[in-house]
Amino acid sequence: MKKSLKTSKDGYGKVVGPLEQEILEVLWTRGGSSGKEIFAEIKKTRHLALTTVLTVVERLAKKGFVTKAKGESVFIFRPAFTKTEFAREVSHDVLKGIFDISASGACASFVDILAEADPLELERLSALIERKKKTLETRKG
Amino acid sequence: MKKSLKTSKDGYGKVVGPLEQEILEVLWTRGGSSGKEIFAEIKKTRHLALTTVLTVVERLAKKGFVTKAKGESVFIFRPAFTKTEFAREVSHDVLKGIFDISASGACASFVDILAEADPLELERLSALIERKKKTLETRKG
DNA sequence: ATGATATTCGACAACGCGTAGAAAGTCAAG
DNA sequence: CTTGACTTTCTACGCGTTGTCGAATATCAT
Repeated sequence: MKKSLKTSKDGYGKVVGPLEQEILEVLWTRGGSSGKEIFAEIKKTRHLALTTVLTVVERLAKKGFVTKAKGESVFIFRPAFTKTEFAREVSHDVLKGIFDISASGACASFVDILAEADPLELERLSALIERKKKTLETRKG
Repeated sequence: MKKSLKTSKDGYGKVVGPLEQEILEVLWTRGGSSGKEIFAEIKKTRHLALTTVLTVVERLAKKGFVTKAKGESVFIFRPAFTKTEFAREVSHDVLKGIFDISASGACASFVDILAEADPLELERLSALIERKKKTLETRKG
């Protein structure tokens, strides 16, 4: 039984808000979509006004997370980053902060979570590390 | 040249604010300290009112990040977690969020940053992974 | 020109964090 | 017991972010 820190921003809230993430998710699965389409998708699970969704999408666009381009008749929003890119970029910021606190703590946690979430990824991670080590050696000369 | 996401919460802001982190840092290095002592330490680099520091320490206590106990004559604040524990716990939350978005993206990023921040940790990470893999096998039976 | 539809604007609430003065509490010295 | 220094708590404001929309405006086919 481990007491755990409540970090106020729970789970997602670290980088983008819940609704923002939901919308990104929609965009990642549906690809380019009009505001109304996004809204329709969101509506399946939440009761929100169209404008609410629109506003958030707009903000996402302003932040550069999604692009906005005139389609045939309406604006189409598209993710500016793939899901993987996004996670990558976002991780970068977040992890940097954590590393500043303690690299070893972060490592321990990372492995734990990875093992928990997707053990197979452990293999891939090993590979990544090996490759990275080689890169470093090479670069160092 | 890589465009990067601006996540508004920069670096630290993910989990604790800058001042909060500074205070935690003080506590980690000094160990148990009175409000005034913390203030004195902070004052070396920033001009803040005593009450400002006090307020934040108090909030940290309320969040459970530090403990507050009556000393001889004044209250003494102590970190509720070691720096490593803290990073570990915090990472857990944050990483979980990121993993939900994309495990592979997070992995890639993780290795990158680790290599950048502290290449030697790569070795340790390898070791951690190996150990974890063993644990999993064992547990699986 | 008109009505339907799409888009933008402006607002408000709630929260978290930094900031700090005012108020209240504590306690030893007179 | 009162006073004054020092400690601790309270209350509050400003700012930024996110969720939440309604109202106003723009657009466009009929």
